[in-house]
Amino acid sequence: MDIQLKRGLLDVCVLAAMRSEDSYGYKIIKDVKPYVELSESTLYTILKRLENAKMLTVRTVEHDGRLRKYYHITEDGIRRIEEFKDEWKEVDAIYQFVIKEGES
Amino acid sequence: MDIQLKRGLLDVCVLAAMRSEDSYGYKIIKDVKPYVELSESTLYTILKRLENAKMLTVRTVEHDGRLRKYYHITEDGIRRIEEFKDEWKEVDAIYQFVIKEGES
DNA sequence: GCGTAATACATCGTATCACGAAGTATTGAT
DNA sequence: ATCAATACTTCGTGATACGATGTATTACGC
Repeated sequence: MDIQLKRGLLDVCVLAAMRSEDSYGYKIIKDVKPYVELSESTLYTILKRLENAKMLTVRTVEHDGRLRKYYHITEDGIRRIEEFKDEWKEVDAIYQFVIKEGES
Repeated sequence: MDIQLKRGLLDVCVLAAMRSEDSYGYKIIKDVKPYVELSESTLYTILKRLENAKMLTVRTVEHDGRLRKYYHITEDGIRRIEEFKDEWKEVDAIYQFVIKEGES
């Protein structure tokens, strides 16, 4: 899938993946994999960005003798998802324009 | 609208705008405006990129004593629009994931 | 006649961002 | 013992949207 199309989807995908319960890096990648391919370096960049934007909080937990970072979505993060749903109306309008104008 | 979401839409929008008939910079901006806001600097960057990718050809025409560049979509450009339609199935699946996981 | 908006195209610099590459460290199966 | 899987981190790079700025002409109101 085109890299450019993924942008704008990734952040909100990651947020959605931790919406119902807190999650951690490796799990997020696996959960999202059926929909978008997401490399580790990309994910950790996104998580850092979302943390700076206060859309999630981090908690380090020891799990089987190894440290694991759990990510928890904040109110701002939830609001971001809601905003995204609204923005999607505009995106869909653009899509309609493309398929209408771009008829074969 | 979020910049990131626009990426991947813009190129194909510009191509769609010249699908039914050849167009030029200023007209493309006006035609696309109801759907996406597009600055001149961005458009000319996109047109240059699409030209390099052989998705369009350029023709300079004198119009009211002033030069005007007409852009014509190529076979490759049309193919790009068709590809986009296919990719949209994946994009929609991602959207479904976000609204399902991100339920209030 | 003069200013201003609209038309039309072009260039430069910057900030954002996805990703590959490479690294560290542990657990568990072959 | 070796290798895959789990788990997180850092660095550098290329792509790219956009604001700022510039050039030049036409058209309209005052």
